[in-house]
Amino acid sequence: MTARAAQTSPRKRAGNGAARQHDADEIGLDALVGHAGYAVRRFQIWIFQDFIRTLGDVDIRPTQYSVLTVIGANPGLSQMAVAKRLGIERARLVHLLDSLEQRKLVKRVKSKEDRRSHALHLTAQGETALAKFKRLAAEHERNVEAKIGRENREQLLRILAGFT
Amino acid sequence: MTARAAQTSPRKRAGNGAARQHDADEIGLDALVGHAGYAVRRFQIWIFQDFIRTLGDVDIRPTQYSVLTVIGANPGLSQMAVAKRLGIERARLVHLLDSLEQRKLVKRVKSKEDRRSHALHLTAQGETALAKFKRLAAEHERNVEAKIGRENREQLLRILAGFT
DNA sequence: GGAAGATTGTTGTTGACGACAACAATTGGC
DNA sequence: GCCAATTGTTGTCGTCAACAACAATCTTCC
Repeated sequence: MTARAAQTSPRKRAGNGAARQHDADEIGLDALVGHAGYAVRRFQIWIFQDFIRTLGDVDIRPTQYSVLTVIGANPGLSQMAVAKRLGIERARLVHLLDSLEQRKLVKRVKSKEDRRSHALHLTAQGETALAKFKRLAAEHERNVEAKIGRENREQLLRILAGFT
Repeated sequence: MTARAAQTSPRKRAGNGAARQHDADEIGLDALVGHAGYAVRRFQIWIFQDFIRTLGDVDIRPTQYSVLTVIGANPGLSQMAVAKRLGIERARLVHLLDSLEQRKLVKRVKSKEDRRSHALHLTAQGETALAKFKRLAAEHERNVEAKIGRENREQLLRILAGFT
């Protein structure tokens, strides 16, 4: 509280040269408050941690989930197409797919039309697994709703719809 | 457009086994739409890239800026206090401060009260530099406003205020 | 038809970042 | 005074974005 009051003149070197104890949660952020990026970053960290925790039993991370979802909804896509759509580097997608293919969730099929590219498909096992992942992801989404409120979550989705 | 229509039954394997060309931006996201985490992640990437670009001339990244800001507003803090306040690992903060100290923006002063800890201060050079960084950060914030709109940015800050 | 340039998947490197574990120095509880 | 906790530091590991280079293949252009 005293710290919060003291910040009315944040530039000055606080007068008391001898250190005063800051009680950890009364440390001012000054200019950081009012920066959208800072709030978004902290929120994104929280939301990813909850996602990873909620899907911990099935060992699926957010990026893996996004890849599986896009392939499931658009079978036959090339790696480039998936990478572009999700904003992932194609170099990075290689490792992601290596992992998912080892786990028999995804298969790379040589494309007949363009022999450079691979057509991506879910395996049968991948289809049923994804269904389970989606149920868990929905549970995670309910956690988000519980954290920030139903109304706020919907406004958030509306505001950021352009980035999806 | 055709792809968007086809997604009304997204589960099915799209009928046409032979690959159909997806025109890159008509690829469906299926369950990803409606996930707050995905939108937030994409937005966070955009916002950080703009921050890094806008402060490219002074070579300051978002995390460095947050550290400088907190130290500037609360001189004399220990490394633990800064790390806790910003949600940074204290191990990570060591490297951040090494870099900032090399650039003569921050100094670590041995604390008299607790000889384990360091009191963190901006150098004179650091103070003037931070003032410049704040001007550039404000410019970045105006870019955010231009991207999502003034109203939406304010709602976003309000919704996520609890995470700062 | 064939050379030149672009695209696709792959491998590798770099650096920022979060998480975790261990350690020495120091502090504080008892 | 002794034992537990804290602080800064070092190190490792894994995720992730950004590049660069490469072989195979496709496309364009002459």
